[in-house]
Amino acid sequence: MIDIVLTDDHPVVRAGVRAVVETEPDMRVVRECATTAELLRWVAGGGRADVVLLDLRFGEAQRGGVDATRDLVAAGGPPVLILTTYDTDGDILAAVEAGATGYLLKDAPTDELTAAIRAAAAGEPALGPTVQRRLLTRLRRPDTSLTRREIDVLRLVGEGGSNDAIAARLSLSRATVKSHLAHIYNKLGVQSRTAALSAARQRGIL
Amino acid sequence: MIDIVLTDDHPVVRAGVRAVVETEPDMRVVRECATTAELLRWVAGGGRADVVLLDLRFGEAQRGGVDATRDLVAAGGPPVLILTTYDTDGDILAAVEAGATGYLLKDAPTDELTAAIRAAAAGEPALGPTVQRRLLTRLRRPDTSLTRREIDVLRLVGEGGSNDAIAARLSLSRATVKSHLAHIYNKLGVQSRTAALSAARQRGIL
DNA sequence: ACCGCCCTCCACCTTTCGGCTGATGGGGGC
DNA sequence: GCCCCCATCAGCCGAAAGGTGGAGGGCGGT
Repeated sequence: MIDIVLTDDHPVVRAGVRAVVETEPDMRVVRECATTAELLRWVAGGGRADVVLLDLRFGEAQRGGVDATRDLVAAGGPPVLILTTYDTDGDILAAVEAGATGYLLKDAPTDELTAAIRAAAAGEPALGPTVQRRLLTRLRRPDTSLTRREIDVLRLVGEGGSNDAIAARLSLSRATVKSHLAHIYNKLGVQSRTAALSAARQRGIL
Repeated sequence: MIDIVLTDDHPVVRAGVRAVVETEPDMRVVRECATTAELLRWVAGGGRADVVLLDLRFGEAQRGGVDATRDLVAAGGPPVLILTTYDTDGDILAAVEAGATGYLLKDAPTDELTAAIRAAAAGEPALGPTVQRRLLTRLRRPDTSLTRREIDVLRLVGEGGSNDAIAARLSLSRATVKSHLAHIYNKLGVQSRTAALSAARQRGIL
């Protein structure tokens, strides 16, 4: 019997996963949590399970699921299977780097979900088809990656800052900001800040 | 008995809503659809229901739910209750303008969902609390709204186009594009195209 | 008929941005 | 030890964008 902890801030999704799981004879939901804090408390309090089903974003908290995953893995908890609607490169990579065993999108058919749960419970990786495709295309084009500093700059560009403003915010000279931007333009194959933003968003950076 | 048609591309969400609905004695799901096309075919083929539960976005199609709502309302179909994860001004307004009877977020508790279904089935408006708050704040600040043309321009700015490129794409003179942008900056209280993009995204335009 | 809003366009000027060609120092790999 | 990448900075130039101050036509409301 596979014991599952279900953590999602959407009651409807929790009910859905529970309904799907209950049609399988070899798995059951032993606990539902609406927040990552509740999940972590439950685990810390001695809760045991074979797999944690976890959403990535909770309300306004964009990285709640990633942080919780890191905590669970660090504490030697059960394998984590991410179940979310977001399929950008950044989300997927962040989850995998945090130690997630699997990554599934909410639009996956139910048999894919149960298969992923069985795989995750056995400690095997369980990546949805869409997720696998994204990872592969990223591997085929590794030059898209920006350095930490470049991402810092690009993020501030996305908030509407001028080169001067960005320089001030990062305690740099304007020349350095321009230099970073020039590198960004080169890597993304564009020639303006707005085009860079567009390209970066399209590729899941930011 | 309230007959419900359930339209969502997420199998898990469909299972969840079905599970919630089946705990209520006075309502039932008479049909599940994974796409708006399937829903429209079913209705055109004589399918009858008291309320349509509809997601807004289907896969890559951003406005699938809005278009379907328009079609259903135009055809005199059953009231439409939007059930979605997206809570930006633009999404909500588009749905309401298309004729949706209600708008609920997927993170709503289950009793809110059943209450909204009953209201929608009776033809009464059914807006979730978060949605109501958004509409009120928008009413308090109506000056945030951009004209059609301004949104056209801003969208192309978001794709990284220069003023010249935008002018060419919209068959305008560069002066007109600059004029639209000047108005946009004024309305949003910014002074650069990237800052305008940032502000527009934050307020759910685009 | 008038007013207001939207869309279109023009000219002039200042600021900013992007392209180019550099330079320096630190860290990691071979 | 050497080389490459990253991060930092500089100056110069042309192009683009933003600010100002207009103008005219269309359309809807009062």
